[in-house]
Amino acid sequence: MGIKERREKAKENLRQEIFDAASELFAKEGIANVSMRKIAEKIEYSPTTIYLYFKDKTTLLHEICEETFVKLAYEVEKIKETADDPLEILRGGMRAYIEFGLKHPNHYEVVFITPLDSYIEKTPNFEYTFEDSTGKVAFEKLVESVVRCIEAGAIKNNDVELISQTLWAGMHGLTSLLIGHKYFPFAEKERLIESMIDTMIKGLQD
Amino acid sequence: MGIKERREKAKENLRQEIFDAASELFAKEGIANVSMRKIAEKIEYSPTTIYLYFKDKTTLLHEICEETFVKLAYEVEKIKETADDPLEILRGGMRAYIEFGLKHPNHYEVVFITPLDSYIEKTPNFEYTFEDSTGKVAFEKLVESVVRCIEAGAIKNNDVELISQTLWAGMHGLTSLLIGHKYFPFAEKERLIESMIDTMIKGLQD
DNA sequence: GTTTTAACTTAACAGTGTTAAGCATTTTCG
DNA sequence: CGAAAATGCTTAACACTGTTAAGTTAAAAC
Repeated sequence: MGIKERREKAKENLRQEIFDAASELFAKEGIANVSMRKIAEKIEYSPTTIYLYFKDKTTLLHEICEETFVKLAYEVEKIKETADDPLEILRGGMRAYIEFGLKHPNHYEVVFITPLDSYIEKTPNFEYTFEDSTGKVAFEKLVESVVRCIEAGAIKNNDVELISQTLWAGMHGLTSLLIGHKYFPFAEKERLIESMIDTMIKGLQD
Repeated sequence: MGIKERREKAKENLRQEIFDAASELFAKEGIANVSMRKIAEKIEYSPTTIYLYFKDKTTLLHEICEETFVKLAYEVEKIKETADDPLEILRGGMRAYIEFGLKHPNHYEVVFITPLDSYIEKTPNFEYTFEDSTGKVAFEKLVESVVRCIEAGAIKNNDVELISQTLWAGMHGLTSLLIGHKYFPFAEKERLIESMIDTMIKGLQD
């Protein structure tokens, strides 16, 4: 049945249109300046139409962010080819993470800065879980890098999860501060990134 | 003129009433569940009355947070008396910071997690600046501790601001992740705090 | 050609922060 | 004392927000 397919495709088209419009608006204006009505206006449909394709605003935003975070996972993966030294790869991955966050501040904000918990508690059927998110894929690549470093004896043989989470917290701390507190008199960005990576890596060596 | 004084006192009383009501509501329910109308209901005045005493919601919330952060500065200061070793004092200060954030998650969220920049850009006359906030006092105590460590040769003699900001980012990263992502399968809290502090301190040694 | 279904819209609900205008009550001053 | 001014608070409204229930229109199915 070709007709049914075409109709489904048309439906997918509108879904994609909504997605793209929201994505662009969101990347440009940030979460605070994106409303369902604005998205609707952009695609010239009524606001309620969006709900025929996306469960709610939060879900739509997270779907948009998922798409972006695929790139992070890709970029972290790509680092592996640039060096042989596992420690250098870990360094590169950390740098890629931080720079990714600074490059996509709005996406980073939604995924990692905005506390999800309050939303989860309110909407029991929220389908988003970290367990099957792209964020987890990226995180697993970090864990992998850590494992390689331990195997090579480059960092201390401690609890892998603990080390990975500590590294993540360090990276996230710098990224989120630089995104959210632009008016704080920070030291130069490049030096801060360098300092954070160096400090953490050195701190994890025997 | 005793009459004028009494009237000013009465006015201060209502201001304090509003402040206390908002403070309690905010600490209990979090920023997402505090509205001007809810505060008004609690003190049994009309919502607009609040605006006679506070410029807007953001200002009110920041004033509340300021009060709380005085305690952080105090607690970090107190650490100095518990040890002689400057490195131990720095450690204690870092621990105090993280635990303070976990103890007052809503306050921490408003001050450090929620990006202020978008608000600042929208309201040009926003009187809050980090420069004269209690947050800065607390931060300066961290810087002080770092200076002491450098003087004692306990950590490397590098740019103090850079080191302090790196430390802050590390502390903030862990604190904000633990506050905002309770559903992430983190390692045990105590171990994570220990790991973060140890890693950073060790990373800053020669 | 009638019925069913799909796609979309209109209207509305319940809430948000915030402001302008109005109403008493109290204080000030002629 | 009585008119004028100022204080303290409220009512009503604006301009938004996310979201849902009900209604409309057009295409597909039988």
